[in-house]
Amino acid sequence: MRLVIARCTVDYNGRLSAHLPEAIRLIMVKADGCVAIHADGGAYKPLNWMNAPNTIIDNGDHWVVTNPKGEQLIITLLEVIHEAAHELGDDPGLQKDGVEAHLQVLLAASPDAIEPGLVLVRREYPTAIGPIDLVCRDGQGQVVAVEVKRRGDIDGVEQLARYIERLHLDSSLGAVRGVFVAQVVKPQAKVLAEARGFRWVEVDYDELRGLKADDLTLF
Amino acid sequence: MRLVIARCTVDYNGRLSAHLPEAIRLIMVKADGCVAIHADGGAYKPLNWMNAPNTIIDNGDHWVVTNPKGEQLIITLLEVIHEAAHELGDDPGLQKDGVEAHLQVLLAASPDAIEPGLVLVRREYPTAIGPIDLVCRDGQGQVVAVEVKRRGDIDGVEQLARYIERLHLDSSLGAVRGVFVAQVVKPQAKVLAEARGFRWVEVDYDELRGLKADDLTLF
DNA sequence: GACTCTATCTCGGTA
DNA sequence: TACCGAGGTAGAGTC
Repeated sequence: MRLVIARCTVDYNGRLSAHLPEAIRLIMVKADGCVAIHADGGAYKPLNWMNAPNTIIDNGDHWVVTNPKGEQLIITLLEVIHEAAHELGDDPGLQKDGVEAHLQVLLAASPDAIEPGLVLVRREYPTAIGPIDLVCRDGQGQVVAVEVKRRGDIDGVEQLARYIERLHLDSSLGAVRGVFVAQVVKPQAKVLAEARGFRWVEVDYDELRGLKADDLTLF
Repeated sequence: MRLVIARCTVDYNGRLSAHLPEAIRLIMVKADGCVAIHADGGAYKPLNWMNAPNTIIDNGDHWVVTNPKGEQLIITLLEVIHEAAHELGDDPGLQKDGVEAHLQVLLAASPDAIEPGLVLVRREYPTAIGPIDLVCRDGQGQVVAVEVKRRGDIDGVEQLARYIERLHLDSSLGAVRGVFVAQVVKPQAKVLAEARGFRWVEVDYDELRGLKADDLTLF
């Protein structure tokens, strides 16, 4: 990894055009060749960047970074303030816990949390347009398709609508009901879900984890 | 900005839990207090991070970064290889050109470019499921809903369909027509647009910019 | 390789 | 402030 702190200007020409006026910034070049220009604030996203693979031509006072699509990043160095290069080696990578997949597993284990009396038929129920998160039956024996999201946006409701449409087309399942489940359901998504005739449910991740622990101690 | 290259482990507990095993990484602390942990590859996204605002407690061999929501990032330093700190100052910021917002503004100024005789009623026309990019009237006085995209994908057509559905529901606008506008409309999007009864139009950004310049010189 | 969907998305705009 | 949509989305998984 090469780190350069320099007064510079930067121009990008590719999917759009962008220009950075003169200022002091960090230029980070990683071992895979990707380049990122960071200011001294503004979360982790760089002001400008170029992902690997690309070719970097160092002309001394300016670098030209070009990728295979022909997009270009031109960094003009006006004053180099600090420079360092280090071999970091491979990274073992990040281990995560608590993303949507986990929520789905927890709900499959405790469908009661979605609505009382619900019984799981199948998780990742396959259809021609992709798997449905959960397919269940309610107390009356009606089939219920469940779409699970960490954040309940309008897109998720559309996804559920497509699945339901699919189930209506080619199934002997009878009438199918849709339920949209998320930790937070956005107002627009609520409106659309109701317009489509779907229930929406907000669930708490920590509570669910607790429910599952209870289940485990019960049996 | 403070840059530390160190052999370290990192634990995050917040919206999810995550752990980074021991390895050499770059730790970047910006002036606004945000922290990012970078490996020597993998584009610009850090392995782990914590956005400002937060408090950083430096206990020598480990740092504890806490934000107001109670999320925590714990960085355990096993060996510091390089350290540097620099004042970068404020950044004048990125100037972009060619994004969807520009396209929408240009089309609002020259709705004729969408189809002759079109007159703007309102940009960002509000509905319960989100704002419609442009609402116009054509030569016959019929209301026309316009969805503008930089890249015309199938999602955009569905978005337009939702808006039209909405306008039909709760409007005294009469029959509403839909037009899908983008710099490039993908074949699938063309098919879906036609199936839904919408026109689709491809517009040229540079040409539009020219049109607007003409308008400005005309008056 | 193309497609799909998630994301500690980030970021800007607006009500 | 909360909410909403765009993004040079990036990145991971699947077909």
